[in-house]
Amino acid sequence: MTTPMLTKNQSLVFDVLTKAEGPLSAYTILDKLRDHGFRAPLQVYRALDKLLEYGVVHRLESINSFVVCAHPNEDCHSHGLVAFAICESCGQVIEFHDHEVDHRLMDWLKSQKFKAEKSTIEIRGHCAGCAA
Amino acid sequence: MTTPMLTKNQSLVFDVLTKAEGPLSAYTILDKLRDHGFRAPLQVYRALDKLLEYGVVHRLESINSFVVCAHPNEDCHSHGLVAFAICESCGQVIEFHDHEVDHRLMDWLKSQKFKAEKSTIEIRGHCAGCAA
DNA sequence: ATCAATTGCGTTATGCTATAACGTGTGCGA
DNA sequence: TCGCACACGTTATAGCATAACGCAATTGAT
Ligand SMILES: [Zn+2]
Ligand SMILES: [Zn+2]
Ligand SMILES: [Zn+2]
Ligand SMILES: [Zn+2]
Repeated sequence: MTTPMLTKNQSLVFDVLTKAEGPLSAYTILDKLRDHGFRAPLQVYRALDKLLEYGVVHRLESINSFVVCAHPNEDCHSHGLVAFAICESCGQVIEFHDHEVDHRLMDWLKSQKFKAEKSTIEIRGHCAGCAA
Repeated sequence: MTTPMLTKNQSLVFDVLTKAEGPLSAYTILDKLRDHGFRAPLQVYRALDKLLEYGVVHRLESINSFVVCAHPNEDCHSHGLVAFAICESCGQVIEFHDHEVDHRLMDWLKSQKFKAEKSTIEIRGHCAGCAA
C-alpha cells in the first residue's frame, strides 16, 4: 500500500510515535497531544486506524500499544509476517522479519486450509542491555 | 509443570472453558458462572491466572480471550512455542506447535542476545469451513 | 452550479477488560 | 499457639476501545 498524505491528526499521532523511544498506548498518545487540541480517545484511535492501514504503524497486541514501523521502505509487509521482540524492562521493541518462519507457518496454515489475514508474533523478555 | 488439584473456582472456570466451543472472555465466563455464585471479575481472573500458570489454559492476546489447551499431555509447552489459528467467523481455534518455527525464532533471538520469556503467535483469518 | 457520496473531525456517552486494596477464613508447620 | 501462605469475597477504580450523533470540507458526476 502506498501511503497517502497524512491528515493533521494522523501526522500528530505519527510524530508522537516517531519521537517515542518505544511503544505507546492510545491514551498515552492522547495525553501527549492535549496541548495540540486532542480531547478524546477517538481522535487517537481514528488516526491510528489509518496509520495501521497504511502500514506505517504496528499494533502490539500483547501490550495494547502502538509503534512506528522500523522498516517502512521494505516490501516485506505486503507478503511476509512481522515479528517483535519486546523488552519488559526498558520497553524497547525490535521488529524483524524472517521468511523461513513465514513460509513454515504459511505452509502449515495451507495444510489446514486456513486462510490467514492478520498475524501476531510477539516475544516478550529482556533485551541484551537489560538481561544483565 | 505438574498440575495440582484445582480449587472449586478453578474447576468451575476450567469446566466452562472445556465445554465451550471456542475461546471465551473473562466476562463471558463470569456471566456463565453467576448461577454458581460468581459475582466479580476477580474471581474469574484469579482462577485464570492459576490455570495459565499450570499450562492447562492459554490466553489469546489478540482477542482478549482464553481457551483450554488442546494438547495438555504433551510436553511441548515446557520448551516450545505455541501458535494459534483463530477463525474470525466461527471463533474456532486451532492450536499447533512447530519445532522448526521455534528454533528459527529462538536462534534469531539468541543472535540478538534477547532473553525470551513469553511468546505470542496468533494468526487470524478464516478456517476451512468458513472460508467458502 | 448542484446534488450526493465520501471522508475527516469533534463530542458525549457507553461498554469492555483488568487490577488495586481491603478484609475473611482455613490449613499447616514451627 | 503463633505465624504464614493461600484461596476467597467485595468494593472500587484504572485502563482500553467503540457507538452514535452531528458538522464541515472535498470530490465527482449530473
Ligand atoms: Zn514494520
Ligand atoms: Zn531492555
Ligand atoms: Zn497448549
Ligand atoms: Zn470458522
